[in-house]
Amino acid sequence: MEENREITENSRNFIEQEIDRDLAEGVYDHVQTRFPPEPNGYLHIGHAKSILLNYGLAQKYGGKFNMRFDDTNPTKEKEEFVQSIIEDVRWLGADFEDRLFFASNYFQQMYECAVLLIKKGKAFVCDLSAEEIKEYRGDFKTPGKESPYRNRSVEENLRLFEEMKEGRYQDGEKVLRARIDMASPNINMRDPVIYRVARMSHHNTGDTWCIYPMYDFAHPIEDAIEHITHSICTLEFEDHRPLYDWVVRECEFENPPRQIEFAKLYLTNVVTGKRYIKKLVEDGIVDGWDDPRLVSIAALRRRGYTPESLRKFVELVGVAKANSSVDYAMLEYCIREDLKLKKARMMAILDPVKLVIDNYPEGQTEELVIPNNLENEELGERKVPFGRELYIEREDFMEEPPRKYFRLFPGNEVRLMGAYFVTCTGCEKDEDGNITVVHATYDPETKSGSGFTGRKVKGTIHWVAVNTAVQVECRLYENIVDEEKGKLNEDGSLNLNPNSLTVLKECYVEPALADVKAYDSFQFMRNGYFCVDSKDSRPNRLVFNRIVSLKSSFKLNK
RNA sequence: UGGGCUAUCGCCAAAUGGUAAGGCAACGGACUCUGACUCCGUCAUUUCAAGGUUCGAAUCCUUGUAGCCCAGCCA
Repeated sequence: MEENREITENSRNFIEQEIDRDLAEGVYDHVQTRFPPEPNGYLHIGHAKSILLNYGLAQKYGGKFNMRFDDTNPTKEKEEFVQSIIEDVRWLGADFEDRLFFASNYFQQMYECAVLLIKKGKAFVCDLSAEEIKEYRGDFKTPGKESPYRNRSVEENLRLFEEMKEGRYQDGEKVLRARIDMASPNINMRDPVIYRVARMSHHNTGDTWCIYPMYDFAHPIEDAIEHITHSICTLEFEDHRPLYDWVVRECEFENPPRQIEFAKLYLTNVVTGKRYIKKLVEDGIVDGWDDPRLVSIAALRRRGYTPESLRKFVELVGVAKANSSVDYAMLEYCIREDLKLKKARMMAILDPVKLVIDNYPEGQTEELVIPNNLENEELGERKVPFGRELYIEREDFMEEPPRKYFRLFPGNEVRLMGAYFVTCTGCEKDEDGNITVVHATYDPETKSGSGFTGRKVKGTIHWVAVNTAVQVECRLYENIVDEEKGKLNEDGSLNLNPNSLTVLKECYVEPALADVKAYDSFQFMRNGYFCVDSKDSRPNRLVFNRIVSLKSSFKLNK
């Protein structure tokens, strides 16, 4: 936390510098931001950047942060998405209090703005078809041609626009256009369409309207109505800024908002972008919008990412205008960082092999007390049953160890975490040569906490007692896109990783984990961070999703 | 192709004419009841390139180069 504060105090990102200047020059006397998604899909990690950026700025400057749905196109929007978006924004901790708005609630004001523009001779009703408008628009090197309807009288425009509103025309028959400059080098300024007819029911306004404003016209008005000061959006809208400014000026708003653009977040190894996530969902390649292999907010939550970890991530990533792609490892670092002092470190065996302690009395059991997290005493301790037969990780025993292998091999002594020193005496194998049981003897004097200092061991391994172990199913997730950059192929297809999901059925965990809550997360020694999956949990069969592996500097394959 | 924007370590990213922060990753080493964590150390004589201005340039000027965005009645 401290180092973060240093970063934010010592240097300001470019948006903060702009705001500082606006405040210093008296352009604004407050700061008001907003997050304005269109409800046409689930939010992903990229949106988290925008949400937290806008919310953070409001916080930092003692201003307000609004939640607003930019629902001006009834053909694409659904109520389902409204709910999921609200849930995700709240979960992230971006508090919009009671300021939940819908652009569709401003339709009347937008209509009045359009009428004002018509009266000022700044807008006209155009009868050209979509194709014709496209033709007349020209292209990058050719200036556009003016529409033959461009010089209709104010009275005629007013009458026609009123008729559009009354539903006298079919979709596409007429549009309202801003009257700006068909020769502008900025194509957005070539008499853009600002209202279209769409005889369709809207998720919020129902059948009240059959004309709907376009983004370029609606957005600045929405911002102005809410007294937004800084309208923060992504880079692709830079070319729209002149139009944004034109709209707020011509509609005569006082203290108009100002648009500032920043670079979107891209992450290596994953697909961001609603379009592609949507395709994965629709093609059934993933289970849904919250499939843990995705980076939607819902997926990250289900996988065990905390709001704190995402806030930290966004803060570390920073804000700039250069397109960039952040290393996925940074995201993983943030969740490790958040969880390591906050969550218990438990024992789980993902790939079990039996360890029998031959000199431990048959039938005897005992309860050992083990601290939940050595670095954080507040997390307390728990009781873990111990016995003669244990499960240990298959990779923690090798009959013929490589150099520098500190774990179990014949003749070697290791510590069982929280329990005793054991010395390996050998193993049993089946007819195929697979190891079925490992044998060892223990030294009662070496019990954990007894203060024994007679000798030291190089290795410590984790274990679970056979007779009290709880069987669980573990799912190990890789990113859905392979390491090949997380980018699309040239033909637009995705580099899917066929091993993105591994399901381990025979895993064992400590009994303490039998009654964990949904979405709770844990550190499993040497097995990384796991989260309980609420979706698939059933009374006698827990499902754990792996969040991220621990770093390990010892590679068995070397 | 006209317009807009961007370029600083493998990846993010500061530096606002005064002599290249920080984080991630990586690599050494110490510590360790897990090889994790923690701790210590290493990691840009150079900022896309080439010229120029200046006592001094990542920052200013010139000319290039590369990448991204724009020709929806999507947002």
